[in-house]
Amino acid sequence: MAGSFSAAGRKLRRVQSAISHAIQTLEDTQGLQLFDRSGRTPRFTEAGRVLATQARQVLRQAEAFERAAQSIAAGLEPELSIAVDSFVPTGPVIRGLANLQLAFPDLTVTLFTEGIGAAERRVRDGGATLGLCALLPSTTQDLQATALTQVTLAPVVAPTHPLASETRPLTRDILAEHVQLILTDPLQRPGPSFSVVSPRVWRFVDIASRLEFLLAGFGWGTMPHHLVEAALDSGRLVRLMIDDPAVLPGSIGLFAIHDRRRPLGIGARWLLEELQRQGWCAKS
Amino acid sequence: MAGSFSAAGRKLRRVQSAISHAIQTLEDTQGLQLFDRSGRTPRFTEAGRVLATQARQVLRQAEAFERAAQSIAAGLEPELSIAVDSFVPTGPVIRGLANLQLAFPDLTVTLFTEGIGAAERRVRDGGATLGLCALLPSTTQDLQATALTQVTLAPVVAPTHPLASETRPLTRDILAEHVQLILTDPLQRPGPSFSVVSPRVWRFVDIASRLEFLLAGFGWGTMPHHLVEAALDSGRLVRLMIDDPAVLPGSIGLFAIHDRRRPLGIGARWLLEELQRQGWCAKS
DNA sequence: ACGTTCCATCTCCTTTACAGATGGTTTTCA
DNA sequence: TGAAAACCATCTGTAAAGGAGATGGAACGT
Repeated sequence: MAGSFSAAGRKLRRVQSAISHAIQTLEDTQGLQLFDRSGRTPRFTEAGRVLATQARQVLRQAEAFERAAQSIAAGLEPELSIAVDSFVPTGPVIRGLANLQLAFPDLTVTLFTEGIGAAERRVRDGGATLGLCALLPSTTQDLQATALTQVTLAPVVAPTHPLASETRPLTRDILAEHVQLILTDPLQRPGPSFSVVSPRVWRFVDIASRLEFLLAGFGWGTMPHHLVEAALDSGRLVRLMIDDPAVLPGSIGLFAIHDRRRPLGIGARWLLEELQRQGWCAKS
Repeated sequence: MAGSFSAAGRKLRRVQSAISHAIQTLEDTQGLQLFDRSGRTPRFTEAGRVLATQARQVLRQAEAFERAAQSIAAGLEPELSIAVDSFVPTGPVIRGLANLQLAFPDLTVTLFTEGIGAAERRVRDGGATLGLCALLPSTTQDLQATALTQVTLAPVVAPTHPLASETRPLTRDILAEHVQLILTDPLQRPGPSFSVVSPRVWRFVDIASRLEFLLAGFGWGTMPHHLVEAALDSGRLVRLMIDDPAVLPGSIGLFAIHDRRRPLGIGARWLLEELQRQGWCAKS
């Protein structure tokens, strides 16, 4: 590394005997020859070379610990836990988190991605600091919400489904004749949900499996546009033309929420601004 | 962790004051409150909880260091470096290495995968302990070779190539009319190589790019059968029927080689047996 | 109310880490 | 070839750190 024990001592501001002695005790405790001392200047043995890189790994970890401690002491929140509802576009979130790690490499980030409604619940019960979700009309006072973007919704159905070849204008009554596939909060009491039109609904927690059922033609439902764009382009799904916003809203707001009683830390505020900077122009 | 400082002390066979003092000095040096001492028993602060997991990471690394040192002290070679020629089937190698890591988790393994001839060269100059390669007839005394399997060779050509529609029996003379794509050792003097038939050869170091050129119909060449099986099945390549083994050998032996002067370590011997246990029945 | 369990703090002792000095060996250079 | 320089091992003494043990006060359970 430094070429000689003496040079190492100069580098570390220690006398040569300290280096020599430290290495000897290390060799003794591990029962290994780490240096070949036959020459003028000690040379790594193979074991020494391999273990030195291992030791450097330990040091790197220890330094990471110190940096994290210093960052926390300097005011950074120790941990930032984020809950994301599953239909939030992942692209901007991933980019935002990547930039967050660049800006705060010592910040421990925890991420929950779960079904609909879970993000809000986690923020409410303190399990997560920041939530990214669509806001149901249950807005209460203890949650602070910041608008991020609008997700355009597309009512879709498989081309094999009767609704795809329906010629009449799609009124609420016609839609009600068919099974509607909806997202549901598993913990919420199954009651009259938002924008539920059909009396016969199939409930899904996972948006991906709902998409599977839509593709298979089991019913109709509204999907975030960015998730079905490819399927629409390739014809595996067709869009239902519903003009009446009273039946189905054309878009839904995406918000970052957090508990008002617990002010956001430095990292959380930075991420919030970063997420607003992100272009949320859909795509993945 | 243990519920209280006293309990932690009992677990670590230390008196309670030692624990208490150690944690206090840690808190002082980092300038952080790690425990909330307001209650009867100290409770982690958020910073303490996060930093504790970080500290456990450091400990895991340190334990890995100790285990590696002990393994070496017990006789395991400090490092096992393996050089593999690029056309050796990767499947059995990957399986063998995975099992090696299970059997010897503390063994540092280094892998080189390079063009033809590189494995033998690395073993020769000491850069690698073990080499997996086909043996050219340059077998010398200082290399010990262990047979692993035979790789069947398939002379192939793109279906668009004139040779694909050749009706005459494929003699050496007919083959010689076309460009032959061969693998070559970049450091070897370009001389009369093994099983080179055509006077016009295109030389490749990388077997993957040679396959590209074969698929594009630039010439003919012999490929390991397992690498072109899919292309043959789908008709993107056709096999040339050459019966004369004097023109082209039907298969080539695959060997593990090492330097006789440096006896193999425990891990290397284990891997060698493991590789012989592997079914080398091609596929990937 | 009393015993138990917990923590913080103090003192004392052992171990460890390091500095400084010494002697021996190899390399370098005149 | 011979002196200077650089290197290492080893010894001794000292400062710092780590841990043991004792003590006192607070919280908890019975």
